[in-house]
Amino acid sequence: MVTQKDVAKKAGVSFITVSRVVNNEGNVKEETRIKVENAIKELGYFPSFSGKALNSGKCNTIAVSTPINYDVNGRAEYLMRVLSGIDEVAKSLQCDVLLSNFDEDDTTYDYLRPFRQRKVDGIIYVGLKQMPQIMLDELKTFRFPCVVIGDRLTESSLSWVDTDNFSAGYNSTSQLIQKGHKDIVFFGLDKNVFNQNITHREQGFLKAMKDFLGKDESQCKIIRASYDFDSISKSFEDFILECKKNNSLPTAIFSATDERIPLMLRILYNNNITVPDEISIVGFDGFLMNNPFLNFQIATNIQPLKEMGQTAAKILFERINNPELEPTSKIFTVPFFQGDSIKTL
Amino acid sequence: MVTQKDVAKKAGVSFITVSRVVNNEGNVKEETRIKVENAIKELGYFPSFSGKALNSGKCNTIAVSTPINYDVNGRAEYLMRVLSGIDEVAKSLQCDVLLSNFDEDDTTYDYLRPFRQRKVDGIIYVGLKQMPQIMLDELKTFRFPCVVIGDRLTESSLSWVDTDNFSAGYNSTSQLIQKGHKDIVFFGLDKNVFNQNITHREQGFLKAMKDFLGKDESQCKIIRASYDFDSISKSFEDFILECKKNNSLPTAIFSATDERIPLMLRILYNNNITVPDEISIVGFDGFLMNNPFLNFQIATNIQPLKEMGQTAAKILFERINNPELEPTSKIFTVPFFQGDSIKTL
DNA sequence: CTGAAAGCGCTTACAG
DNA sequence: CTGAAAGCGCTTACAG
Repeated sequence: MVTQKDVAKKAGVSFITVSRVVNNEGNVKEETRIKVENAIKELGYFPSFSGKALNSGKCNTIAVSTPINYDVNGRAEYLMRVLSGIDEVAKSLQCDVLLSNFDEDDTTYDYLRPFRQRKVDGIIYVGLKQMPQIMLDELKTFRFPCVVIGDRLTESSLSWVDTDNFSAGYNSTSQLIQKGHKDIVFFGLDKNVFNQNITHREQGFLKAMKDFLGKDESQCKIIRASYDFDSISKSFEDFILECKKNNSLPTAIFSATDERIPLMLRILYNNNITVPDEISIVGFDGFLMNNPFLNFQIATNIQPLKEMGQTAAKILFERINNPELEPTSKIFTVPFFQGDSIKTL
Repeated sequence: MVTQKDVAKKAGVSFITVSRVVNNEGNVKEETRIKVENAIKELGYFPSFSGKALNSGKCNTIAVSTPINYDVNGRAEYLMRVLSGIDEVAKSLQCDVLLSNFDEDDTTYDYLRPFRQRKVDGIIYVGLKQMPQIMLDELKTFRFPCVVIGDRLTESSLSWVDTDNFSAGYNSTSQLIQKGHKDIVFFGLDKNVFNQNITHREQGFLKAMKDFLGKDESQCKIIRASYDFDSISKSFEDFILECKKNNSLPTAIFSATDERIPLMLRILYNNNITVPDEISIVGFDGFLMNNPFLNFQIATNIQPLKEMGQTAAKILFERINNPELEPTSKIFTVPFFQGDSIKTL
């Protein structure tokens, strides 16, 4: 490996001067600089990162720590979009990204390990559920540079970036109501699979139903399913069958996530129910945009994932460069996308 | 930051003994070991990576270097699956993965930068097209530890992992022929968008047509399109229209990639052509498996992406641990998946 | 079984 | 404008 010493020898200067040239420090005679630069080129010298990291305490790398499985389609897509935003900012600051994946069910996993090892200057956590309390406490106590994406932390002692799920839920529902819909069903998550974001969407839905239609929670129909195919399929099929039996099909369905809409469409199709003529649909996430299998666009709420990644990275780097900085947070508005799946009644 | 010195002080030993305990070196009195371990726990000591890296020359990190855009769906999926295999192996060896993305059109980009900086011990390159010759030359000359995925290099001086596209193309075509198909069209790539893998699939197709049906290249129908929506759409639509005019619909189509099949299905549907009754379809990649929008499975060739990632990582780590090792390569068989999209004539 | 010395590649004061 | 010294956190011989 070529070191500053080798370059120094070749250029006939001390290695300190080489360091000066490499770091563009100035205070180097033009002639000397050229000599050194030539030696660097000839020898193909590249500054070693660990030497520098050791005495600067900075490693110009951040970790994206996530339990999101690379193999699962919808999830991986979420991660990749966030990552593309993070990567863009990191690159602009000449930083690298360590992608650190772990099994959420592994309770012994140390989320902060890469930081503890000083392999990274800070961490962006992209989770499905909340980080364990013990980690949150530690982050807080030791003021580790960390930004959480997609999980609004109640503690103001940590930085996070999230979307305004409540308003988006409220807004989507009022859009439906404005178009004449009154009989709207929310397709939410099973009570035992807690997800704060989806809960907020549901709360937004309920609030709009109350505000605009005067309906209490007890008067609102909510169906529920877990994340898996079978659960979604069973839950929605049962619901549709019941509706047909009672001749009580709602005019619109607000699905808590886009992920389950393909299945819903299949079930509706099998039951000869047309979208949006007989039933309108609104989703959430923006994962079905321009899907080649659809010849119309599903109305949805498009999460600004790339922007969230960018912002999280910016917050993190500011914090890294200024350890005194207090934690900050940012809530993103989720733009509503009209699509072709809502009928005006 | 807590260092070995701090631990040593607390435990009343020298920092060298601490190093011994941390690295499980043995030659430490049980009593001393316990004292040190307690001090480590109390202080929350974690070995710093850069100190270790500096004198071992190893950093326990590998880079996955790729021009694949995180935002583009089919591509990102390919990357993620490969990555999941790489990650699994890296994790088992207590290594981290640096995900290094770059713009393929940026000719000044230095693919090997993370390695030159000694930020990683080696690189796995996951590309769309071949690495620039200048990089290949450099890898060869300096014997950098690097494994290329998805690009069969002619130079035996580099390690790579690839799939046997020719055999898979040959095999798929013969499956069609065995089922009674004679009039088979290959939907390949525009001549100006060279992609070695897809070319091999096409060559496999041609060979099977020759071997089993005695058809020369000139007697085989091949349609072509680029990667983009418009090109695929126009090319396939024109073809179908022409077939209808001449009443010459083939009995089967072999699409070079699964990525374009959704569009093909849409166009066939619009033209009232049913799959597989009127036309059979075979794809390539395995990206449409269990797609919620399809109520049948498309026959395809499933690239073993995860396994490829695993193997690439294994090859890389072996090479890192033994620099004398000669480059190796592995060609994966692409299993054929029957699906429901082929009619027996 | 334990510790003092030297060094990995680099930078940060300090001296000249 | 340039260099000798000290040190970042660690490990690898070597001595005892």
